[in-house]
Amino acid sequence: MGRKPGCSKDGLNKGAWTPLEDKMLMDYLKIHGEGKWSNIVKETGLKRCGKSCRLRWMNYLRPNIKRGNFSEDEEDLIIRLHKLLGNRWSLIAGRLPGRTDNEIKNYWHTTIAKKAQHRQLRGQPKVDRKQIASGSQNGAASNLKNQSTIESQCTTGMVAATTTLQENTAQDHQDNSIAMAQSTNSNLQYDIPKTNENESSSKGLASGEDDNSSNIMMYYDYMEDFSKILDSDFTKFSDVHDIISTDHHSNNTIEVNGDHHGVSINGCKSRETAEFPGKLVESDHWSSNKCIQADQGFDFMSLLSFLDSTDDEWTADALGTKVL
DNA sequence: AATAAACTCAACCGCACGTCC
DNA sequence: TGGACGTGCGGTTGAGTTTAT
Repeated sequence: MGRKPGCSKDGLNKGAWTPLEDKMLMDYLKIHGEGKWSNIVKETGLKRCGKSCRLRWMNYLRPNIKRGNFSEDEEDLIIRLHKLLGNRWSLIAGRLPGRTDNEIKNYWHTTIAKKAQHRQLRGQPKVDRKQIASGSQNGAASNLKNQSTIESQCTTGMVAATTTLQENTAQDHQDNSIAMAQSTNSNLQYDIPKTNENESSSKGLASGEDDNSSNIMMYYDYMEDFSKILDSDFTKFSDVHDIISTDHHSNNTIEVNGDHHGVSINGCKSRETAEFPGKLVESDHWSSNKCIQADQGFDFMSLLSFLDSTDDEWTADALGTKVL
């Protein structure tokens, strides 16, 4: 169902916005509020398409937009969220108040990816911001391919967070469960059919994904479920019973049960076979001793800390899952 | 000081998806 | 049911700015 480009009409301005245009847009939005972007053109005479108006508002004019450099905390969060979500900038932006998806996307491509590149050139397994800060920056534009590779590797990190929906028969509720696999056993293999380019593209993958990450991304849909968690209000998880201790399974399990949203993360014991929709996935090994205890309470940062606590990158090789 | 190269980021483009008729 | 429309998203572009030579 093809659509004509919304901004292809003749007579509409393009390019940088003028202060007058900004004022017209803001005046309109003050009265009418957001939405109905296409009406703006008709009702204000502003020579911009609705899409362009929305973008200008969302990325620039909206109140509470934080401008200026990203703090270290913000950068940390972006890196870890990107590790989880890949290039889903709007989701990432949702966790960074005052930042727009566009801004984060730009920041990622210009700054963080470069740092990652620099890090790799130095053979460092982990981000060491202090070293990076003191280091020189390489010309990213002339190394776009390299940069793409680095980004791909960063994105590959989300493989570890590849999640899947399963019927959770073990739980009282009919929560969906997400099995989150991780392993440090590099001997493990995975055997996942290739996805085609369109699939990858439609799932929001960065261009230049290597085969491994593309393959694994066939499970990307399951990330939706994890995304639901990210969309949740994590402050609500602070309640004691929102977190289930892993004691009754094993040290290898992280289990988060959020009644509010019907979503849980359910790890598996070593050598356990988890049933995924339409597939069986055997988890040969799960990294051990990586769990969040119930009595620690839970918030979003805890989850990120947990994710960050794993050694080195979560690569596809490290996932250790095999479709049976 | 000139200018070429590198970098930044606002804006554009195309696509997907939901809603309405 | 299917096409038109509105909106949102991720990828890309290119003008303006900064830095290096």
